[in-house]
Amino acid sequence: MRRLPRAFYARDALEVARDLIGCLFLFDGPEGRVGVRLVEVEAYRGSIDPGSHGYRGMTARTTVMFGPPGRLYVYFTYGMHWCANVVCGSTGQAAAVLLRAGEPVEGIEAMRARRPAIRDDRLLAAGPARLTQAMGIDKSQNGASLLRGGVMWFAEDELTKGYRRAEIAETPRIGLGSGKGDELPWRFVVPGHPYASRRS
DNA sequence: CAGAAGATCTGC
DNA sequence: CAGATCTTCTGC
Repeated sequence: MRRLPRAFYARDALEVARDLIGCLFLFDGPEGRVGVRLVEVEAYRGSIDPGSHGYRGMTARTTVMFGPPGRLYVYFTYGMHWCANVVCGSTGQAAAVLLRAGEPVEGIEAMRARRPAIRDDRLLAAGPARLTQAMGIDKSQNGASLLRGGVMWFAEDELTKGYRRAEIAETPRIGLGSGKGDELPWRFVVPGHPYASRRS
């Protein structure tokens, strides 16, 4: 298992998003290590993307997105949910990849404990806010470094290649209003994967 | 300063 | 299918 280096993130969000499919997202948190294998992500491309939080320039909320690649951007939405992104591209671009779904592979018991109402493991991290809930991610992880020395990181292992060689579907992004780039095929998902947020 | 929308999830 | 729930941004 190899931690992804800074250069991995310092590329266009579309490339980073595609290559994150099949990678592990790990967090050495207060209750031990938790981790998922990513099966669904979306690219957000800053000033050229009306769906991006960074489209109209930097605000207090989006400071991290405009910073250097290789950090986590966490935001709050709908009055109760946290969503996590990987900052990519170059400093000042506000490019990011939203983590939409993964298959739990480390610390599954801890994830079940955080989501006691969920009976089916397939739903533990099948959605951007479900994923953060399962992994215990909130505001306090905003800006966390994913690079060497940090407690959160992405990694590739012997299975990752297989996901990259297999078909990866490209579909419109979920939950965007019209005129926000809702027709752009910037969502990447393993087709029909049982741990994705919905059928593809 | 008020109003509206929001990269969603759950339970009925 | 509607309700929860509150931050963030925009427009006046």
